[in-house]
Amino acid sequence: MTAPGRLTWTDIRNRIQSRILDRTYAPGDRLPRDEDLALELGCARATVHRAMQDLAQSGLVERKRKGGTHVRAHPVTRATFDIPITRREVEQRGSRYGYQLVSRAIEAPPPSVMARFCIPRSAPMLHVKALHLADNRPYIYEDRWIDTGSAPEILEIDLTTQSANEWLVHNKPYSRVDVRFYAIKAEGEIASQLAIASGEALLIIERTTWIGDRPITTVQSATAPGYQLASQG
Amino acid sequence: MTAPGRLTWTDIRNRIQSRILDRTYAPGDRLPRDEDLALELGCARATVHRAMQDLAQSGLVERKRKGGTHVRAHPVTRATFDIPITRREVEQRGSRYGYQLVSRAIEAPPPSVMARFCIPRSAPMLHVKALHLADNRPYIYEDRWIDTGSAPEILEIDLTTQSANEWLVHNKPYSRVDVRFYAIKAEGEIASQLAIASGEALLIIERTTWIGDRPITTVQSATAPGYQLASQG
DNA sequence: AATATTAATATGTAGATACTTATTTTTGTC
DNA sequence: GACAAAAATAAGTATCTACATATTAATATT
Repeated sequence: MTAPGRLTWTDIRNRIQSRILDRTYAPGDRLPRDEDLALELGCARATVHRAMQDLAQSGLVERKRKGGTHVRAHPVTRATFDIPITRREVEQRGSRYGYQLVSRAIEAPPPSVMARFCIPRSAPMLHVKALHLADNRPYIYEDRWIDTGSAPEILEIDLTTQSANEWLVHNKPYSRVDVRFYAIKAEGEIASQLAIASGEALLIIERTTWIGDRPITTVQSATAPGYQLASQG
Repeated sequence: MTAPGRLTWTDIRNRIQSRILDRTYAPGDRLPRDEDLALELGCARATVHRAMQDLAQSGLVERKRKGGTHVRAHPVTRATFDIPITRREVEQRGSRYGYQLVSRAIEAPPPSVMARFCIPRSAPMLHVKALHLADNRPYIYEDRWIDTGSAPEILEIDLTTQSANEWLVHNKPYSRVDVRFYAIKAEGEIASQLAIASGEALLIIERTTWIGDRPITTVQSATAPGYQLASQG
């Protein structure tokens, strides 16, 4: 916005944010009404609203109808992570992508898997294990369960040539996802598939997706040692 | 919105999202102009704009001036994580919070720390190691560096009673943060401080914050075995 | 033909207005 | 004093208008 005197919503956001940063508005404080801020800063209420929307989004303030806007009393660090398709991730690192199907079976999911879906009982599901490679070296080993009720087409797909990861992400958009991170010691199958020593520390990315309240898939991705996941700008 | 016929921006977003989910608009496709969608769906362009803003935010579509709106060709899983102050995290789990300062020194940061700040050289910084406890058991062991140029007040704080984590989050808001996750094998100091066996797999949360382009602090938090980090909503 | 200039276009932004809704505060009643 | 009804309030939403800006496409110029 090169417009001469006019203030943009980012200007307004920055000014309000500065006041929060310099504790003009301290944690827990109530901010002036949008309308008053607009008057004071010389812009329209809509512009303050847009700025506040952004500040609320980033977790700095909390807004409530009638309650007004408050600086969050207990600030949190909010970070966003993008997890691309594994193939793209590998290619964007400048490596050559490879893929191997390890196993494919239809079987009853164990309780741990049903818990991830938050369902008490379940019909048999498609259980797929596969290895993603970067420059011929193991990169991610994934252990995936797919609800064939939600995604029956997957049964017709040749998973030796196309990863379930890729097929699902292109053909089964989800409406809700749960992502969690934790660390495990490499052992047994995971260690051997990733071709590493038992006992290595691995970052696990666990993702579960639903469409509405129907489970689609849950996957436990064991990343190769040294893997890092960084937040978006 | 109980308003009879009127469509809200969430209605519009849901309808557009459905079309993306059912591949009316497939990955890579260009969507109709906001104005045309508004006309078709029976609302104002501003309402479509608000809906699109949300879809772009969640990573489902990409928008460009003149270029129009496209369904993201390579969908990503986008997840948001809130990392609260450790004390609050512990208390919200229903545990009793404890804290111990392990060491405090002013020293030159190693290259790895300067790299996190993306700076080539650096004056000595405050180096603090501390242990957070939940029900008297080690919960997180943090290894932190603080730029005393950005936060000189920290030098006056008694870090044996108040954690740097807490003081900083309440007194040094940042304008930019980088968060990354990875796994390491517990060894030496980390293992002994967390009171676990060497070789355990630990999830590391590494956070670096700046105000403008001035470094504030960088911290490597080693979480106790079994720690999980879950995405928001 | 290559390049610079100009026009067309779709989204982005600012402002005004009117109305909606969740929530708190006040008021009135028992 | 307790509790329910009514009023007040502040953010949320929808719409219109006008203009800004980035990009692509078309056109003119060399």
